[in-house]
Amino acid sequence: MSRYKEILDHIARYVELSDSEIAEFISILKITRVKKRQFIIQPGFVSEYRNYIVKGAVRVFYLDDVGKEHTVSIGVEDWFFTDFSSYLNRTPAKYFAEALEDSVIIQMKYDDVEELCEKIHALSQYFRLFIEKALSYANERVITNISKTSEERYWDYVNKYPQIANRVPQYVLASYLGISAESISRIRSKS
Amino acid sequence: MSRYKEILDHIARYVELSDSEIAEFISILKITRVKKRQFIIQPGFVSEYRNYIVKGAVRVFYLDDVGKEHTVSIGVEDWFFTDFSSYLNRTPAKYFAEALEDSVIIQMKYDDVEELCEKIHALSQYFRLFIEKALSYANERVITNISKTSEERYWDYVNKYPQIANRVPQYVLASYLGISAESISRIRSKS
DNA sequence: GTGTAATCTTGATGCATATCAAGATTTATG
DNA sequence: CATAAATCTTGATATGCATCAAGATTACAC
Repeated sequence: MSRYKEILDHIARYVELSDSEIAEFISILKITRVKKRQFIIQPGFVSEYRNYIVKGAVRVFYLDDVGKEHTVSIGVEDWFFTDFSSYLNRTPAKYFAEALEDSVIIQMKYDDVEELCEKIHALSQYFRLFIEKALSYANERVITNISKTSEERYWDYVNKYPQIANRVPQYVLASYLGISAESISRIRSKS
Repeated sequence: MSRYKEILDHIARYVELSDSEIAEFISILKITRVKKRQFIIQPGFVSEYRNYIVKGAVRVFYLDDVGKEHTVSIGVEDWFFTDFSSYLNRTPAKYFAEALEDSVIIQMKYDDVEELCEKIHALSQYFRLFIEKALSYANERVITNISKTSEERYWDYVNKYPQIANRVPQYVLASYLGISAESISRIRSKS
């Protein structure tokens, strides 16, 4: 069974591709299945792919020098993830990407994406439009992190993404929000 | 005197535009001069433009409910700024953009940019490539904010952007880094 | 199902950094 | 250059949240 439908539907929300463009695009895609707890990106290795989540959940995280995890992103269906800096500059990754569930992802290589974006205007547009949104989210997150208390950040997230909050372990959410796992537990017990 | 050279040079670092494309692009640009402390974006008004800084420095900041400022971005020459969420969705801005120096900016309207990106493949590519970088920076910043101490964040910034650190008031840098102005002062006095 | 690993909880303690306050210094302006 | 405005400094105090520790659940594998 093909799993391209999801990503093609996603693209169709932004731009229209012709049948031949779709065929070309599909030709650069690679479907990969990963088991829960499996790493898709690891520090030291170049993050070769832009990864689209068809099914499942993946988190990208950074392991600091004292061994603490800091979650960069939590992605579920229809999200892209990669170590962007590694992917764009072909330098060794600094982050891990770990499957939080058994997942199906679609992978596309940097060179293939760039080549196709050169060729297919609509595809370039798709990535641009999607990434502009992602940037807008990233900005919001920065502000939330520096302007709100732990408790506010926690409840804001739970209200905004209730399905995700239920789906991922609490310590992952904690490390995404920049709160200790213990504090999250205390925040929850208050309500 | 024309101030288009800067932005055209910037674009040329990413893609190549033909003379007619350049002409078309220039036709949607508007040069604006702003005085120090002047607001370019204000909450409640839609941020109509994508703004490119030709000369000067601009910060985007959020004023929270207790009257504290939180700086979203500090931009100097060759940076874009806007309230992205407002600009993309044509909703009232939540942020201020304030000139930190007398500045020259180039403004382009959302509709004009989108229309031209539809038409000119290379221009769409330019924005995509540039924004991918911005997203990668934004991710780094999130991680830095949640994984490092105030002191580390301060010195990291000063080492990474020494010119900017010298150019903007310390309380702006403080609110960008999520540190109180007093703490920044103490951090500096230690060295 | 039983055992082991993963995750979450609860309490005690400490510290980094915010806040408040007030003065010093630097920068702008007529 | 004089005055005001803006910015930065320094000290005293308070507190939110991390950290450490250890036990309680829940999930998972054989």
